[in-house]
Amino acid sequence: MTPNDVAKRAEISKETLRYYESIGLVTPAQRLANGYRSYKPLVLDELRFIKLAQTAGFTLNEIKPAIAHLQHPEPQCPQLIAAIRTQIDRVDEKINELQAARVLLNRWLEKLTASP
Amino acid sequence: MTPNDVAKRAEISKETLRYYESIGLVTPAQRLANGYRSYKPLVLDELRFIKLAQTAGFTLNEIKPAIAHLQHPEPQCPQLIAAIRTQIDRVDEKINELQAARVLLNRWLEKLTASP
DNA sequence: TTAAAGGATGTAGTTAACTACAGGGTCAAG
DNA sequence: CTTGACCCTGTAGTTAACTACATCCTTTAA
Repeated sequence: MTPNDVAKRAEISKETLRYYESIGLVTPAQRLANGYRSYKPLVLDELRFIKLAQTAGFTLNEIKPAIAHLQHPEPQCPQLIAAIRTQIDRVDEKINELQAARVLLNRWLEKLTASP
Repeated sequence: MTPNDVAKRAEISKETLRYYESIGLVTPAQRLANGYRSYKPLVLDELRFIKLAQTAGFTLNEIKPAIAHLQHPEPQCPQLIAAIRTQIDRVDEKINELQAARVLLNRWLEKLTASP
C-alpha cells in the first residue's frame, strides 16, 4: 500500500503517517526499487490501535511499547499481559472520571431547568 | 485566599493558577493594598470544574465559556442549557470511545491468556 | 514530452498548556 | 535590620503532536 492509501484508509494525513514512522511508532514501510514506501496491511491495525489509545488518553510514548509488543506476540509473554491489564485499569479510571464529570454537568442542568 | 493557598487546595502550581488568570479562564483575584492577589473561594469551584472538564477531554478554550456562564447564572439562559447539553453529549461520546478501547484491550488479553 | 499527481527528505513553524527564570517588592520573626 | 518565605511582572523555554514548507525525484496520461 502507498502512503496515500494508508492515510486515506486510516483517516490520517500522509504527514502524520510519516511522522509516526519517523518516531518509530508504526512498523516502517518496506521500500520499492524507486525508494517509495510500501506498507503492509498490518500498519492499518496499528493505526487503528493508536487512534483508540489516543482517545483513551494515552500519549504516543505510552502507546509505543504496546505497539512494539503487538509486533512480537510471543505467546504467554507475562510482561505484555501485565501491560495490557495496566492499560485496562487506566481506561477504567478515565471512564470513571468522565462519569463523574457527567454527573456534575447533569446536576448543573437540573439546577438550571428546575422550576425558577 | 493567597495564591499559595489556592494552589495547594486545588493541587495545581501557583504558576498554573497565574496562567489561568492571565488567559481569563478563572475569575481574577482581587488585589490587596500591596498588590498581592486575594482569591475568593469561588475560584476553587472553577478549578475543580476545569480539572474535571480537562479529564473529560475538553481544551481550556472550550472550558472558558462554560466558566464564564458559571459566573453569570442568568436563570433560564437557554444558551447555557444548550451548551451543557452539548458538553454532556460529548462526554458520552468519549465514554463510548473508551469502552470500545476497553473491549479491544480485553480481546487481546483473552487471546493471550487463552490456552496455548 | 510535458504536465499533473504523487513520492522523498529535511527542516522549520504551530498550538496547547504549561514551566522556569530574572529581577524586584513585602513582611513577620528573631 | 536582616533573613526567609512569599508576592509581583514579564518574558523565554519546554513538550507533545502535529503541520507546513522547500526542494527535488518518479511515474503515468494526454
